[in-house]
Amino acid sequence: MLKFDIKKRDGLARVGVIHTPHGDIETPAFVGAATRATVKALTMKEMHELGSQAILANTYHLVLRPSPELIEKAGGLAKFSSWHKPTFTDSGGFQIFSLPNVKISEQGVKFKSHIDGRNFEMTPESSMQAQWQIGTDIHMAFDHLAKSESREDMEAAMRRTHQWLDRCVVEHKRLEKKAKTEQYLYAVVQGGTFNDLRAESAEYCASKDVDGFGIGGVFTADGMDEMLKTVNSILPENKPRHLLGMGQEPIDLFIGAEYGCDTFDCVGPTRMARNGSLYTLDGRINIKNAKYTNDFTPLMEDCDCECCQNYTRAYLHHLFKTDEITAKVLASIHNEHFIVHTVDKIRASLLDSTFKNYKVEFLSRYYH
RNA sequence: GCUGGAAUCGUCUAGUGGCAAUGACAAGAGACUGUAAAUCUCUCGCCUUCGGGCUUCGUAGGUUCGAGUCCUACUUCCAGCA
Repeated sequence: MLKFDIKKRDGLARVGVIHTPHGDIETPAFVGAATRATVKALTMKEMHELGSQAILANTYHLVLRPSPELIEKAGGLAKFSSWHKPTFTDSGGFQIFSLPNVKISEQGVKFKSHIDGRNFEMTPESSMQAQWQIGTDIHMAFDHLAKSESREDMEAAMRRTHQWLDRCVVEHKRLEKKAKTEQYLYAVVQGGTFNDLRAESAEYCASKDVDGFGIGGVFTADGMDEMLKTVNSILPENKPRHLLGMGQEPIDLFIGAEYGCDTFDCVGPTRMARNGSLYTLDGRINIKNAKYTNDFTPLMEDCDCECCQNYTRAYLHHLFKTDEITAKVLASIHNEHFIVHTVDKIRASLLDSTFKNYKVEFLSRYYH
């Protein structure tokens, strides 16, 4: 069983430590999105230095390339990628369901590789097997994503996710018995925007022998707080909860932490960075805008990342306008640092009971 | 000096009688949430009450209902020959 210690509680919010074979994660924490076993534009050393505690890779992408077998041969994701800290994998469900022409059945999902059209099939069992081979510390159950936001589709997706969860648990246990390493399984809560479905899903997941929970299919919207309140009031307190895919907008992190989520992952920070949209305490700015041509101030005051400590907005603007690779590197360092540290500060503020103030202060300035 | 060829939006470029005029780049702005995303979208002669109006394809004339496109002269550039 994955060890999770809670140090402090404040309503549904909690500060804790997830103990994994590759080290501890102080929570709440932002987990970097390393979809293809790399955080785009960044080296693992840079990720480490900017303060990242964990990364999340994607089973779908790694099944296509280079294959779970190869990563297993390399000694697992941590060794393969030289990230010697905790690792997560997403099951691949989310990606597969976003592909065209997927054939979904009780058994699993048939799809074509977006790279070369090869036929693949992924089932709850094969996702578990792949994640064990990839060798991450924490695996997500293979879930089913609704094809629309309608109640009918959401409910169908949730039921399928629950059926598949049972199979994921069985397969996980089977693989666990013959494994040399310890790896853990999170169930995934579905239910869309319907709180009764969310409650049902949370209850179902809570009843299973899993190590933690992913909360999937969440979008920023009014009602996210209510939804999380519903779900996290039901999920057992002593197991960690991961809010899947959320973290591009700081408000999501505040709400997520406030209502009991422990970890987050999101492609937003690095994608925004590559596209020139950079976080500051006063909101995101587009560094490519002409007004930064002569701005010789740091991207953000009071930021101790490598980018802000050494370079100006004018320089970043120049790197982006000339399409230099370094533009994306420095921007990614900053954005990833910004989000990681925002969550770090949320954790610190929960510990010293200043969360409410920090939240109001941060959000009122950020969203001016 | 002679003989050819060429001059089109910031740049390169399409266009051989119906054209505010092609494409790319540049420029300006926007989007992005479990990454088919170093991607995508919009604007890009001037004005507009969004119907349209006005002025444009080296310069000046001409032919034609109509000219970026045809003719003449001039200017500049390129190539070849002197």
